[in-house]
Amino acid sequence: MKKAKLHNGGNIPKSSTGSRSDPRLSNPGKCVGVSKLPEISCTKPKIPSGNSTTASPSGDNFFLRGVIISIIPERVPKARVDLLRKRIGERGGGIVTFHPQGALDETVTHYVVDDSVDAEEALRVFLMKQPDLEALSETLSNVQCLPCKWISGSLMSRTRLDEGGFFLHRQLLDLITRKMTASRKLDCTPPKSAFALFSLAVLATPFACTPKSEPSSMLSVNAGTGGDGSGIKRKWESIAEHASSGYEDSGGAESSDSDEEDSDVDEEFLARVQPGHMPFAAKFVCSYPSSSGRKNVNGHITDQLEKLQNTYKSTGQDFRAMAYGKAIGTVRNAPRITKIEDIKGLRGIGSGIKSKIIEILETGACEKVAAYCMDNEMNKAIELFCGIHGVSSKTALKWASSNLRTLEELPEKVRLNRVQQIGLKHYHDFLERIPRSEVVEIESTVKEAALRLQDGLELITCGSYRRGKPTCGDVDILVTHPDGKSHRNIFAPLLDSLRSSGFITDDLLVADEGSQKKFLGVCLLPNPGAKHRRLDIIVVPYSEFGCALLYFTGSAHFNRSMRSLAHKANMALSHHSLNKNAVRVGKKKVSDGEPLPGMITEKAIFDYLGLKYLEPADRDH
DNA sequence: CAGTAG
DNA sequence: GGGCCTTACTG
DNA sequence: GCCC
Repeated sequence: MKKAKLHNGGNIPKSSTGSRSDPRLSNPGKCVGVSKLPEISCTKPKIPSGNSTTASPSGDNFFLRGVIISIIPERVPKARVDLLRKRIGERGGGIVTFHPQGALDETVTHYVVDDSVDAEEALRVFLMKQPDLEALSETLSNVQCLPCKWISGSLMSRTRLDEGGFFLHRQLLDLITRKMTASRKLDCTPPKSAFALFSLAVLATPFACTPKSEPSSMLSVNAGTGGDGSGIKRKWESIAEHASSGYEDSGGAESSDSDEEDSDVDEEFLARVQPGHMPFAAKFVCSYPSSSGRKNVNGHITDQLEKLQNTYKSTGQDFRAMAYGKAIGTVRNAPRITKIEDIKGLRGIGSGIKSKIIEILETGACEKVAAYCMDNEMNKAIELFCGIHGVSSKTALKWASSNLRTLEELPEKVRLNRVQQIGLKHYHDFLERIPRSEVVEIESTVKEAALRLQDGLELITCGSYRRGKPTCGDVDILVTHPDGKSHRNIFAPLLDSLRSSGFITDDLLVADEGSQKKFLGVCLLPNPGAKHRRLDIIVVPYSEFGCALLYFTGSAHFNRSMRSLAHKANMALSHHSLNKNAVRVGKKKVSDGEPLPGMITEKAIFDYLGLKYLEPADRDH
């Protein structure tokens, strides 16, 4: 048996290099990963006249060379425009003034609009200059239309940020395509494109920031039941439901009225809508419910794939293992697969896994499994060692390579760190699943001790328990206090209390600094024959409750998906916060962005990302 | 920094 | 050809 | 191994 949890351990980060900047725009200055946010000096610059050049992270002070920018001044404060013009010039870029009327300037390579401008509004502006959609489409396909944060981020990082990371341009082109399609066939309803979904989902986004109005209704969140949320029915809600239902690739199956004029939509409302979320929602598992509860009718297939996944994981091929994980999730979620057509269009299944599935369908087995997941001594030892908490592929391989084969010989022949010693001590207990009934007992024990210390504390058991699984690998208990401060002084006393009663038997990790405090350790119920169980206790400030709850409820795969989605929308999601205006270059973060206030319920986060709320049980991907 | 974890 | 989630601890 |  292996650890069920997905993690990304041992992946050596690839050195992040260049950009995928538009090849049409000649740009000799390469985008280079920026390791640190360079401070932007106000007194700085002036163009160095040939002699000494100040160093920059990119090694190129003129990273905007070849770029001709036109700032569309609508909504951008004049002072800001002037400042940007100056800075752009200092970095080798050209600037042309944007005149609302008159033809489009053909020398322009980049149009920059205010961050709050969405595709609709940008289109309106462009249409004033070029009323012909077809011609406009042609023109815009040769340039970039980007939010202001692209240029400010570029200037800040002294690197030309990858245009591909900003979606406005794609949305704009998509919008134009839609309009063209719509005007061509006036008589029928437009097809439901990915972008149509996007519009709907975005409109459905209340963009809450209505936190204070949220009473402690969320406190009804409780073990097992899950589901917070304001319960306020909005007129968009039904639309949103419509928009993000079912599988991906269901596009075209049904039509919607997405294309109707939204002139009745409040401008200010639109302005709050962040461009850039949902066109890709279908590609993320967090946008639709898992098949929780339903039986996996493709077990014969997932069994084989899981063997490969495990082997890849224990040999350190984590990304490959992860790819199998995604495919397994898709197959498990799908209706019974009996023929090739059944896997057509399923996400995460490419040529490699597809051929294996076909083989399983035809022969009932997969050669690769027999050949690669060999039951030899080495593999068995690696698998055995990977079962130790604190040991993963690297260490397991190292030990197995030096001819170690059993748990017993480990303490004498290798140096175990503290965590591994505890992991070894409870090796067999930790591999046992925990029945829900026992999770409840553990929860009660912790809850009782906590409430003795402080009234009004909220304790919620997350993890697979909250997702409704019949058994759990560990117990994750999240602790907070609605008054925003009474969570502060309970962490250490709570642990002391639980230790002194003999409930907590080991500490794997105690982190008492930072806004969130966490204990990862081991507990034991005072029952005959009780097993040692993995227990995590996390204390968080109320302001971070939503993000923490979301995170510790998982699943791991679901979390990754949601974070990817946020990332694509120029946001950043962590167990602390959902940030907007997060700027990244490749995988590197240039700016954290700003945490959004009010994300104290899970629903607020789903809403802000334009996703339909999913119950914990539906996040079991 | 690599390794492991949530 | 590169990203594939993100933050945090240990040694 | 998948996807862009």
